[in-house]
Amino acid sequence: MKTRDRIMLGALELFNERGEPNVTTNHIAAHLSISPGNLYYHFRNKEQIIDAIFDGYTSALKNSFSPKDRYSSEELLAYLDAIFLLMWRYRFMYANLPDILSRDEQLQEKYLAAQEISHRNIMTLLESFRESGLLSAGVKEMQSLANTLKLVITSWVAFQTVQAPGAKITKSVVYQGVLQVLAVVKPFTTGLGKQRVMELESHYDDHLQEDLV
Amino acid sequence: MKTRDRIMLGALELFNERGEPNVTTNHIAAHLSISPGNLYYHFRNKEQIIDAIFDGYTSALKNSFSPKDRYSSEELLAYLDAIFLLMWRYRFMYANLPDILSRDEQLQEKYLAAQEISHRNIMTLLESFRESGLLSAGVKEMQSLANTLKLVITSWVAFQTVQAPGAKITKSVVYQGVLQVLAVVKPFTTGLGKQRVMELESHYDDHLQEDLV
Amino acid sequence: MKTRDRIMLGALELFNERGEPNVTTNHIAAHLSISPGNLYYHFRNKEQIIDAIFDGYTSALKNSFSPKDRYSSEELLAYLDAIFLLMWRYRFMYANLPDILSRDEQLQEKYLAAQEISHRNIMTLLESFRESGLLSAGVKEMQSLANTLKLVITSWVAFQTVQAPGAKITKSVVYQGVLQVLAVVKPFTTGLGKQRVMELESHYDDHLQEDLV
Amino acid sequence: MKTRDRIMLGALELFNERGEPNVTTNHIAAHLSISPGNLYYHFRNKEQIIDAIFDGYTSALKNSFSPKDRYSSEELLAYLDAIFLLMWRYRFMYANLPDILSRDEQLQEKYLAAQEISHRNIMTLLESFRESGLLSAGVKEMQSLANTLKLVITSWVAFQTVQAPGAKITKSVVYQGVLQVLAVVKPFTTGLGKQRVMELESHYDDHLQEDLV
DNA sequence: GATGAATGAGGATTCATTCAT
DNA sequence: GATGAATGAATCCTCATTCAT
Repeated sequence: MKTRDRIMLGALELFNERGEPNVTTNHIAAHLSISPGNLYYHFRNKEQIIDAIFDGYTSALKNSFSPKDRYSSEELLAYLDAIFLLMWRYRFMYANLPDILSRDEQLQEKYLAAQEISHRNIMTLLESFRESGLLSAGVKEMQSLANTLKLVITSWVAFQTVQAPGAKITKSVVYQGVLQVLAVVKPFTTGLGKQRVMELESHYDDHLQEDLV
Repeated sequence: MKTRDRIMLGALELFNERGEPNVTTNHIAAHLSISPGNLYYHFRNKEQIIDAIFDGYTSALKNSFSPKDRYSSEELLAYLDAIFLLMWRYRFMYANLPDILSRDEQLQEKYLAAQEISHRNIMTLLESFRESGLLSAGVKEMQSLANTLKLVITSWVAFQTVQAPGAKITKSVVYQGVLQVLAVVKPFTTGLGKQRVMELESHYDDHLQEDLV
Repeated sequence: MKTRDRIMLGALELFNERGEPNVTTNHIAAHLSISPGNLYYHFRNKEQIIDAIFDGYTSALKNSFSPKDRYSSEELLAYLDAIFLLMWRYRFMYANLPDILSRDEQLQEKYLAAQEISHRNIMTLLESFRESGLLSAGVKEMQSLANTLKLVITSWVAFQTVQAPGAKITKSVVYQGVLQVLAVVKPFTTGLGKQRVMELESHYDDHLQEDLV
Repeated sequence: MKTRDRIMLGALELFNERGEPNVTTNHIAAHLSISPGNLYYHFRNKEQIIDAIFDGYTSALKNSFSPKDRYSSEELLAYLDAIFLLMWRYRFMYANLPDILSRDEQLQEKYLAAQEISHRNIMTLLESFRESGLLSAGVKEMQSLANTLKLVITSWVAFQTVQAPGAKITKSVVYQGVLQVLAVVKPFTTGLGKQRVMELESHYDDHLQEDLV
């Protein structure tokens, strides 16, 4: 693997583990057994490392989450899993978002762009559900449902981190997040939709014990 | 005002404005035109200042938000306002929660205790709504509704801060938060409840332009 | 007791316990439950407190240790005890002497004057021993014997403190100091003197177990 | 010279000159015209600098002072010189020993280990003297002689520093220390030993005027 | 005599970043 | 590409001392 990529990965790892403010550039270098000078050869500064990590997040968002027209139950399941796993992989960001963004105007803009994408993705998805007769809601309701979903998705991991201090977060926590999302959507589902939701729910209930690798 | 209180207020002000990690004890002292020594005369360290501020938050939570049995529309309105204003006054915390808590074990515990209170308050409130026939939901639904509400309430301010970077947050943002809460509750309301919600909604829609003092 | 005296005693206590550099004027005040302002009402500064304590030491040296012409075994015993107890009571000084004196010229002079007294006392004592036929030594030998004794006496307590870190110093340590002094003197004793020394030695050997109050 | 070594030497110099408590890490850095950051690049903290200096002292003790079986007068002379010069080079330690050790548990242990070495060295030396018929003393006498010697050697420099305040310490002071040691040993010498001692004494008497480089 | 809030210079230490090699 | 020594501003905090009451 290229040094540049190793730095991004190592930094991400440490940021998630200890929180970005507690990870110095020297920590990162030491963690990878490279020199600080080398780190700064590949990145102008710490900000840029975070920026690059964020780009990884954004492109994952773009590539893996552009919603399709139609989802089988299995696909939907995988989709929801993937979203929460994404949040989990970049959880350090959501632990400090206002602070990180306030330091870096460029990132702030990137973040807003990413938000747009997320919002569109969610809306498209909801729309497609409505069209397939799974969901029944007015325009305004759809909007605020989308907002609530964004809130739940982005806050879930940080929120959980804070609830159970030292505890290693397990897959079960991520799954609970999915269940929370389902619970938010449920009141707006049609009979058919409700069935689909319940299928998903029972699936996750079954896997609530598993640990996160 | 006592110096100790001035420190707490000044610190809160700066924390909210610039983010806790960007505010040094010397900044606080300078902001109040007192010496750093004086600041440390009243507080052992920065942690203790945050702790004291948090205690203010907790006691507000305890004193002003123990829910009553029955609410008139006006009361409910005031109640929701007050909650979001509380979040707004202590928004610095929610901007960095995982980081702040990880540094201070004692605070972590206090936080969990405060969470308990919040959760109980919300549950009591929802329960009373159900009993007055405003809400209709099963036990599990009530639980996850409560969770969503907690999430929306605690994340809203931070979330909004991040959406609109430099922009001063206005009362309208807080009001939008209330509307978001109402939207989350709405699907679970009875006909009577739905009416109440719509009254509230129209009230907030009217005030959405106002600025925050 | 007068506040001024309480301060001196409290300070002495803390100095001995924790070492002078680790005791702040606020510690002393808190220890006595008085205000720092009050402490500074009675003493211009920390230096002056040390000075005053030192005066206590000097006057003890002057009053209780001006040697008499003739000593019974019991008296000699009491005398030696008293000297080492004096060292013990003011042990904080000897733990940091060069540093303490370098900060305070006036004290430095007082110290030299006290040294003079000690030296004279020791010489007078040795002289009287020689005259009573207990000791046999030339002038030069007496001088260097006196020097060695001063060294042993003043260094003993500090030296022991350092040997056994946390250990509370007991009377036995002080007694060992006396035995060390006797061992230094012994080679210069006459037959008669040797007998006296051995009497004293056996006395201290018997009490080596006791603890210091 | 390596920066790390320059720091150790510069610190040693300043510690000896002004006393360890009066020398800040910034003083040391300024004295060497390096940045404080650089100093902390090489040492984690002030304690570690002292530790490293102490290691130098210990290794000198180990390497240069393991006693041989037999000493010519010249060798003995050089040996005694060297010991006092060692004390002189690390005199800052003995000026504050209890305080320095109480702050640093690890150093305390190192110190006790070093003490052991010193004690063994002295005992071996005395033993060899006895075997060559220079010394005549019983087991108990040897023990307390060794103790007195340790006391005299370790206290001498500090003791002298305190006697003559501002005065630069000269070689003569160190030589007087050697003479003091000789005076302590003398009463236990045989005729042959006494001769050896007197040779040494006259040697040092001749050099008492010289200044220390 | 006594209080206790207030001062401010100074201390140890950190860390993003640079730069000669 | 890489090293690692070096920088220096900034951080949190201490403590002898002062002063209004």
